[in-house]
Amino acid sequence: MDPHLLRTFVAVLEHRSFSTAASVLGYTQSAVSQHIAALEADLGTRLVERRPVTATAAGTRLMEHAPGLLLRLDAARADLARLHDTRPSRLTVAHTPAAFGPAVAQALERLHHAAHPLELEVRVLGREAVIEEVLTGRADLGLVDGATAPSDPLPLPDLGPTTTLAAAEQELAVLFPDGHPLARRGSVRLTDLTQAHWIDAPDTAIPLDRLRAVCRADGFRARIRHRGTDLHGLAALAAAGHGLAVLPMPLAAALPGVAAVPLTQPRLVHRTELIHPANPTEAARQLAELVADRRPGPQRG
Amino acid sequence: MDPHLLRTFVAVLEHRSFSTAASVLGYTQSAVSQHIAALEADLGTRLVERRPVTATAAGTRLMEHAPGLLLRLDAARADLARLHDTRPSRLTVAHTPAAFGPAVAQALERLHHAAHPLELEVRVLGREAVIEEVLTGRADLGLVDGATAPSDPLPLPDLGPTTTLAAAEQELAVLFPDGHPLARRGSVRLTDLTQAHWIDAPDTAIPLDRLRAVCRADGFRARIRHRGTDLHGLAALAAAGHGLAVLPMPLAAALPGVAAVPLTQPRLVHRTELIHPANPTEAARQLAELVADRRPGPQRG
DNA sequence: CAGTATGCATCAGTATTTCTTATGCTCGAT
DNA sequence: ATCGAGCATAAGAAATACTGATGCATACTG
Repeated sequence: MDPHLLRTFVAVLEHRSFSTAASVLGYTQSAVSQHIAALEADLGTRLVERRPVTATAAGTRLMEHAPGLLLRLDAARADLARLHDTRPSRLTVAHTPAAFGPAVAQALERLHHAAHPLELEVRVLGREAVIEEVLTGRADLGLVDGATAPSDPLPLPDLGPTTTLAAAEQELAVLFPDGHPLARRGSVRLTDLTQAHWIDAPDTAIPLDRLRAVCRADGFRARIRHRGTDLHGLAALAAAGHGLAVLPMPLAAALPGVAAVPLTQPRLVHRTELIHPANPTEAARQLAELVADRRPGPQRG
Repeated sequence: MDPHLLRTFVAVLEHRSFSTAASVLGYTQSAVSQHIAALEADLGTRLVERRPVTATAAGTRLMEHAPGLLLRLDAARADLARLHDTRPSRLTVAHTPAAFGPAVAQALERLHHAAHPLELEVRVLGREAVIEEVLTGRADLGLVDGATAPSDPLPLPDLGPTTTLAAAEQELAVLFPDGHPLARRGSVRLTDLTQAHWIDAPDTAIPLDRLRAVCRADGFRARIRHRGTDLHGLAALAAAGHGLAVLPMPLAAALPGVAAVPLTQPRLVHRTELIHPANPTEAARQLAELVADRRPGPQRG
């Protein structure tokens, strides 16, 4: 199971074609064909159905392992690369849309004063993408948000050797369209809203399966799925009555056309966590320290 | 970063020697030398210091990635292998010492009746080892125990494509030596015991860092470390006054020479979870189903 | 339904890689 | 200072991993 073979295997299934996978990877079609054949011989199973090119049962199983493996491989390489390139005045931050609150903004401002010529780049991405950027070293630091019980850590997927620390905790709010019967309420209970229509916006709002998990309840059915990192697009959908969504309070209150009603019962908070490699860039380390100073939180390896 | 190279890299650092790593892996010493050289050339850094053979800073970083990578690689291979070998009448269960409670025993008994000629093998191991056995297919099914808030999942490390389900929840108890002043109490608070002496027995009792985490407190200092899966050895240490330990109630009460006092405050339970690959053996699937029937619990991917 | 085009498989040949064996070299111990 | 254990290096043999050419099957097209 050479990583090269896995990489072409993934590419073949992603493009549903040997030849385009070949051109993407810079191989000849013949090489790709041999790669797949070698993998299949090694594992003793057919992995790819040809014409049309799709995964067999075994191929599907392998597809659940291969991307993660390749990511961790890149993460290891990035980790070592970081030991040598030390550019103290550059910082790349990747974050989910709702993760960038006052706590982080303030820490960044202080970093700007402390480490003077600071070249800062910020990227807004989905949850998995943020983690991927941090692991592969394309970002020095990540900010991910989610919902948990107060001062509980977020249930993040496997991160390898990284450090996670709480950056902020805020109230959670449900987004109602302005005219909604519940829009003028002082608070709502999430458990009362399981049967409502929701917007499935896993990259911007709290994902629906997370809501199901924290409520230990089914429901939270979605009629519409909103991909991408556009908070105002989400607000517009909510304002138009396409469904509800959960966001952190100060941010939700500032969105146009919607009413943000605080969430009680389950006691939940919007938590944003800062993640960086176990072996961070100098600037990342400094920012993490500033955030930790502001709001000391538990640390995880 | 060929897996072969990583494997020899790990072996070299584990044995602190190129030549013994070579003989263990079935290579010549020369090959091992070239493997390390190739890795170092690929990553552009020296990874191991020779004479004596130790990890450099970069090598230490790589050592945090490599074993996990190799494990996941084996897990992927095992996952595919499972698709072909279907021996419905064999079941290998790996579990931590305190994970095997009445719930599981009862399910196993029912399985014995349902799937008649059933060849059962049970292995008692530490937490990581149980997970490793399940991932690599050496066990069909794993049972891991730990402490959490009621009906919260255990914080298990990365598991890849596996399914986890709650098998049982029991009361937690602290083990006191029979003559201890607190031994006759009806209950104790864990937060009152942070300054006591504890036994660090990560493979049998609840690990001390877990106690620190659930209490959000420091302390729980250990004077003695107890490795291995011997519950009675742990009880003997506790009876001799070497320190305290946390175990599930019915089990703790049955141990000789110690008093088991129920734990309140933090509200915690002893929870055992059943884990099996996303693609389980037939017998494993059946047992999981029996356990799930008995005590329906939340499922995680 | 035939003809054609597209796309994966296969073959042969070459280049590269990866071992082994043999030998050299370096550090640490006595 | 010498010796020995152990890693590095060299050279050659074997396996491997590419490319380019060609074959063959399937899915379109008229």
